[in-house]
Amino acid sequence: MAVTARARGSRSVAGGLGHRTVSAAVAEALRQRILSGALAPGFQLRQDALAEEFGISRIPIREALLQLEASGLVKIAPHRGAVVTGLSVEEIEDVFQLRVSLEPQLLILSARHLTPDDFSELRALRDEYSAALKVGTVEIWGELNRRFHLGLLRHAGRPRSLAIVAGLLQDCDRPTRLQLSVSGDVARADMEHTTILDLCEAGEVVAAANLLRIHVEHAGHSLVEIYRKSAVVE
Amino acid sequence: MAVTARARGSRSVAGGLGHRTVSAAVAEALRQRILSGALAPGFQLRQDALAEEFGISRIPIREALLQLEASGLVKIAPHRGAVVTGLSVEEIEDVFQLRVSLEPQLLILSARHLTPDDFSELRALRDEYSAALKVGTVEIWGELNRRFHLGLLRHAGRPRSLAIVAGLLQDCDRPTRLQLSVSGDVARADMEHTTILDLCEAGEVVAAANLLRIHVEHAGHSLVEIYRKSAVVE
DNA sequence: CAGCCCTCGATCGTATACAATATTCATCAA
DNA sequence: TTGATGAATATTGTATACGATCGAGGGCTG
Repeated sequence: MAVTARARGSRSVAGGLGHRTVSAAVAEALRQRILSGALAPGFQLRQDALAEEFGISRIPIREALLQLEASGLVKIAPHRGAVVTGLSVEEIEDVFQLRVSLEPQLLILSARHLTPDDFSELRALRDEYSAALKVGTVEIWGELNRRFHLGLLRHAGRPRSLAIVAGLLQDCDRPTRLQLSVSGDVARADMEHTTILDLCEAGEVVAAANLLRIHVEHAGHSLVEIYRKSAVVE
Repeated sequence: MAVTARARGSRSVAGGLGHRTVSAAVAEALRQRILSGALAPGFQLRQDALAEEFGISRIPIREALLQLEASGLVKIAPHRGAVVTGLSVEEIEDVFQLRVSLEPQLLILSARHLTPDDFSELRALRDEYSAALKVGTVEIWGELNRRFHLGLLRHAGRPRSLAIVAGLLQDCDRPTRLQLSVSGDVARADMEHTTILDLCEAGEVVAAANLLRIHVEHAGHSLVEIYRKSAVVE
């Protein structure tokens, strides 16, 4: 029962990054595992096992799980532990419908305030993203897509709305990975991102917002289609 | 949460609230204090003091604070403790703008599926609400208003959207109390609630949604006006 | 006198230990 | 065989104890 940090555990979580507390570091590590698919929906997260693996006690594990529950990544039942959550088809449709309702509106507010620096950063993101797609490294696609969309809306001046959209994008992440690896919409998404950027830079904010709406609508429809066909596990 | 257990055996002073865990009970207690205004924005929540007051250790206090941070009621800074959050004018405008964007859309989806039981429940809520307003017991108004609006949208079949709206309504709660006790919009809100119900029951869903939009818009504008005039503390 | 550093107290974060609850599985009766 | 029942085990929830970090205030240095 001694500490026995194995090779993994010895990689001190606390020293890993600019994280100020162990619980925050654990939360981040688990978040990445869930978003990357390493922890599938339905998986039971046992506190003891995680504590031993990270080489720490259960207290920061518990607090990390609470933070993850706040993000909707796990569901905690009293005395029954935490389980990785998954989205039903209805919830996925809902999430995309919300994005369709919110993102174009925010883009109209934000587009005019995008600076040249913003544009170069967004183009860099798009390049990195399309490069990742060509190589097939789908793992980081969700993160890049999220940062791209949030970057577009950065200057909308609506903090609460942005927080909500950030959550929606995170929840799109896992299912969307599935869509990209299956369907052939990769080139389309890439081109749409480029066009949206061009329209914003040209001041055509309404056109950009419309394209963004179509972009999200298409992704949602395509993803739901795939889910329906692949007889997703419940 | 839907917890129905009774706190048996447990002799702890804090356990007497009918929650399954102490941390959940503390979270609920603190939530009510914050929403009722007993804990003003900016107030520092010290773990030791809360633990002593509830007669428990700091562990469940910490977990309760994490749950409150998830709801956005407090902000936790590492090694610096938790502080009750307040909404800036921009955030209030954002919250109401979001409600304007979401609630009418959801009402259109939900209205046709409202059952006679739903209507009687909603009318009861409205009666209770207007009665509370006449007596001046503003404390429970936020809760009643929240349940009324959520009840209207109950059958939209959009779980994520409803969760978001629930959060928005909660954040409207504290500021709205201010509005009601200051302005004379009480009768107007009551009448609008009634008319919305009538329109839904008559099948005039589009008209109901429009009125709901105006209802929320008015509440938002009125509240922002008050905040601007009263030189709110930052 | 101003500014930096260091010590100290207060508060928070985490580890260990114990209590409470859920789940499992063997047992037994119909 | 099947279903219920109750002890044994596994897992979570909470208390206590210890270590780490932040902020304030005093002394030293220029």
